[in-house]
Amino acid sequence: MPELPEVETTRRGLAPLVVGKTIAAVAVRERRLRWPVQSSLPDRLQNQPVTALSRRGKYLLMSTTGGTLLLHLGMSGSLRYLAAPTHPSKHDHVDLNFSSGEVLRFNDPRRFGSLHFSTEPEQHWLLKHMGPEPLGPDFTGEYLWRASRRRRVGVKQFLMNARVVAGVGNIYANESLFRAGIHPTRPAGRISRERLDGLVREVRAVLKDAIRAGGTTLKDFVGGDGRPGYFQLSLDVYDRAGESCPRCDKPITARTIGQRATYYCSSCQR
DNA sequence: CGCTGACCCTGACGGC
DNA sequence: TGCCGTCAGGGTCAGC
Repeated sequence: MPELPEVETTRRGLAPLVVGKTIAAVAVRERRLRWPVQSSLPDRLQNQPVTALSRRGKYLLMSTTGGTLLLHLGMSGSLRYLAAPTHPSKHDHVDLNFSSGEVLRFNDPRRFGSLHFSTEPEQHWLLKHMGPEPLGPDFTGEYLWRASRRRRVGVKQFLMNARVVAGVGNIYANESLFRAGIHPTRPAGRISRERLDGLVREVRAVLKDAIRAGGTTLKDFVGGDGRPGYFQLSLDVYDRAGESCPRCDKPITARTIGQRATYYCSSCQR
């Protein structure tokens, strides 16, 4: 569900609500997430004031005076901010209880999400080898060109590798390759510098467009403010198998590449 | 080292 | 209506 624009939407919605508040207690009802939740995590966060809410790739980083909570939403995770605590329902795995009485609740049916505590988040094993931020200054055509030489893997899988660039997920990999006119299975190392410049431009543009639209709501994504995104209305190829290409009118192709649903126009993308 | 496929888990949906 | 197979936006890891 959540890719970078959805995580960023969540971050922007929640930041004004949690920064400056103090975590009174953490309730972990289900430890079996993507990685088992450290049993020390509640103690490490208890009584800590939240100083910032930031993002690295698809990870949310909640900074406190005593350390940082790394939170990943996985495929089905979501955060809801409750002014008044309600009885937790199914898949409500973790609550951050603030001293103000408000609650930040983590719900995740598939349990692919995760929570970690770290005093040095940038050095944490989950973040340490992560590539540049796609919206940051280090993600350039020059960088992508250097990183891709001699790589035979298809450019879509290459783009979705977090070591190459952080947080480009399936929807936006499909969309940016369409916009750039590049076929998803083309070997990454056999794309010209000029075309990689274009790809970088389109990755950035599609992510920015999606953030501006409040993310993509395919099923049930809502941001920190509880509102859905509407970027799904702007998707050119994702989930549009058989529909006509917005540029050439030929039908959109759907196939599985590397276990992920892939959509493209075989005429416009080469 | 690079790449492929298996795997983690629940829920929704379509076909019969 | 119910059962069953398939698929889903995440990521890591073993093994070749």
